[in-house]
Parts: sequence; C-alpha cells; structure tokens
Amino acid sequence: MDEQPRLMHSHGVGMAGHPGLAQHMQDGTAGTDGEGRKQDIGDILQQIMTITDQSLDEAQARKHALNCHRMKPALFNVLCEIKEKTVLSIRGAQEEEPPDPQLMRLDNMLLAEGVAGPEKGGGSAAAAAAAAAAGGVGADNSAEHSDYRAKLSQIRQIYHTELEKYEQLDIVSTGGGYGQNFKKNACNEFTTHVMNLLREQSRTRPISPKEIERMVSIIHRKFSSIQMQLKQSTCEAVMILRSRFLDARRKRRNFNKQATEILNEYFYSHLSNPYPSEEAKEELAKKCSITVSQVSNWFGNKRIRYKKNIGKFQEEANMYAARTAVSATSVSAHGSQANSPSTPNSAGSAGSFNMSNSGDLFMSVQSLNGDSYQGGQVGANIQSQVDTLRHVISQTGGYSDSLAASQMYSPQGINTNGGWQDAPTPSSVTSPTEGPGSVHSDTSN
DNA sequence: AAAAATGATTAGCG
DNA sequence: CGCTAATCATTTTT
Repeated sequence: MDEQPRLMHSHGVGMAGHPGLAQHMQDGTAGTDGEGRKQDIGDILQQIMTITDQSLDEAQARKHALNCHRMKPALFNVLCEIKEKTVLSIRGAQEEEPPDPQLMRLDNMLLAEGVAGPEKGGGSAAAAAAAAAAGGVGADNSAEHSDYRAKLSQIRQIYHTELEKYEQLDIVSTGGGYGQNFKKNACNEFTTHVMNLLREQSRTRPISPKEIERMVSIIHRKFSSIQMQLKQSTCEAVMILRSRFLDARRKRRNFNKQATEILNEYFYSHLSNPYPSEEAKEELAKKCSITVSQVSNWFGNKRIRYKKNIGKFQEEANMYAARTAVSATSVSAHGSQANSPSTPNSAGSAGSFNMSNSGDLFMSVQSLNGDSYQGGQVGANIQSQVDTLRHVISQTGGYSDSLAASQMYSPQGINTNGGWQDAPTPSSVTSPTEGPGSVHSDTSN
C-alpha cells in the first residue's frame, strides 16, 4: 500500500479500484499529457470507480463501453507493466524448483513396492518378488501372501485413481497456446477454469498472459504437493501393510496338530541330542509343511522350554517316549549294531540329557540306564531307544512330576552347564543315520 | 479377562 | 553360522 504514491508519480497511473486515487492521478498527469487525453483518462477512471454503484445491466453496458474504448489497450498494457514490475518481479525469483529428493525417494519406494510401476501383471509380480525377498523365506504359505497382494493391489488402485486426478500434463511447455489436449482430471480442470477466469477478468483488471502463466505454475505446484502427500500416505500404507503381513511374528499361526506331533516325536526320540541336522530339518520341514527355519525355531524353543521346566513336559515326554519306544523295541529286539565303539558312553548321554536339573531324577535315571545298558546289551548307539526307554523307566519307576517338578529349576545345580549342545556323545549319537534301518525307526518316515 | 502356550525375533556367545 | 536365553506378540486355554 505504501508504494502506491511512488508508483503513481513515476508512471502517472494507479491501480483501479482504490478510492481517492483518481484525483491524485489527474493531478499528477496534468503536466505531461494533453488536455483531451487527461479528460479521457479521467472519464475512464471515473467510470471504473463508480461501476459498482450501478445496476447489473447498466454495469454490463458500461463495461462493454469501457472495453471498447480506444484507450483501453494502452491503459491496460501500462497497468500490466506496472504490476509486472512490482508484484510479479518479486515472485519471479523463486521459479526454479529442484527435483525434490524427498519426492524421488517416495517415487523409488513406490516403484520398488510395485505400486507405482506398470499395471497389474508386472506390478503384482514385482510386489510378490519384493514380498518374498523381504520375507527371507521363499515358497512360503501362499495363502497369506495372496491376502497381502490383494491388499497391496487395493492400495495400488486407490493410488492410481487418486494420482490420475492430480496428475498434470505439461501445459506450460506447449508454448503460447494453452492447448486443450490434456486429460480430464482435477488439476487440468481447475487450471483451465482458473485460466478462463483470469482471461475473463483481464478485461477489467490488469492481468498479463505472463501472469496467467505464473498462476498456472503456482497451481501446478500446489497440485504437485498434493501428489506428494498422496505418495507419502501411500508409502505409509504400504509400510503398515508390510509390517502387518510380512512380519510373521504378527499374525502367527500355530502349527497344525500333525506337524506338532511329528516335531515332538523327533524331539523326544532324540532327547539326548535334540539337534536335527540340516538334512533332518529339511525333512521335518517337508513333513510338517513348514520352513526349515521354522523347524529350527521350534527346536530352539522346545529345547529351551523343555530344559527350563522338565516337569511340565514330563507327561508329554512319557507319551512320546512310550510311543516311539514301542515301535523301536518291536522292530529291534536288541541292538544288532556292531559298531558301538566307545561303549560306556550311554551313561554320558544320560548325563547330558539330565543336565542341570533334578538331581534325584538324574541319579535314578542314570543308574537305571546303566543297568539297562549293561544287562540288556542294548546297542550302544541306539540313542533314541535309550532316551525313550529312560522315560518309560522313569515313569514306571514312579519318579513322576512331583519329584521332578520340585527340583526342576534347581538353580546352582552342580552342573550349571547347559547339558546338551556341547555334549553330543562322542560315539554315534550325532550320526547313526546310516545304521541298520531298524535302529532309528523313530524317524518314522 | 487373565493366564498359559506358542511361534518368531533379538542380543550375545563361541 | 547355529545356538541359548530373554523377550515379543499373538493365539489358545482357563
């Protein structure tokens, strides 16, 4: 506002619509222009100033008259020039917008997630690939993944429809003629609307084509920022979706009965060394229709939980032990195995089994086990049978949970050593695999 | 609704 | 790298 006086003096004109300016102007221009012109301009401005006081029809008529006035173009140009020099030149500086790194990051991510990429086919494939890669384990449950994919494509669809609304074709670069060849969407609709409005208004107030251009670019910037917001929230949604569906910890499902059965069977029949080899894990995984890492997880959990509270697992242990013991004994009357080198190690295995808990149970089992070994001539390397038998024995012997439970978590027990893990009985425990088929029937293939 | 069970994840060890 | 131990987050049981 405070600039107005200066402008008027230097150019001899002022902005229309400012009450009281007309008078000033007339005074200021008196010396430079001819009397007639002065009068013309004064008339014009006078009409402008009073235009709002008139009825609509009258106003239209006067508007038209003004538009047709011979001085109008010149005056208009002058006004535009002034406006350009004052207002627009200030904004002109912030024209260049560097490629926003933030936007690029979002774009890249959306592309990587298969949201922004090409349509359906390739897109979902990419998404699946990304999902599989993220999951770490390939060929997994496809059920959950399909759910994931469905949700992802939902997001994708929303994203695309929304994006299309705001997408802007390059209008400015089409040159002077603001072409009509752009797609129908919110951005362009709005832009053309604004442009028409401005052009319409340019008859009564100073708006140069340049200004319209600028306005268009401003609108586009706005729409760009909307787009960015859209991309951002889409990214967010994808991230949430990922963490929801791909993070298996959430939405975990218990293994089915049969799988648990199989795993338990293996566990209790290899109780002295419940560390399935990679191959064994693979096989178990196959049989249980779970992944190898799930098998590993299961055994890890099982070992630690078993060890932590044997009493709680006693019943289960006996159950599986008895089951496998039956099958084992039925198959092999006695250890046909000749290759039972370091013979007296069965005791060691028992020790490793009992490890850190229940001293009483440990003792009793050990002695019993030893007896069975020496008296029964059980094949030394038939660990599984030893294991299972031990349980049967401990059960029949009446050392039930009461005892075990009470001493279960004997903390500073003599052997704080973990037991397992480092104590694979030297002899054959680890890989008696190739033994006589009869021995390890427990693997029940 | 609280408690137990359970599969997965994590830090840390060797 | 596989393991243990602790812990998380969910599911199942009580």
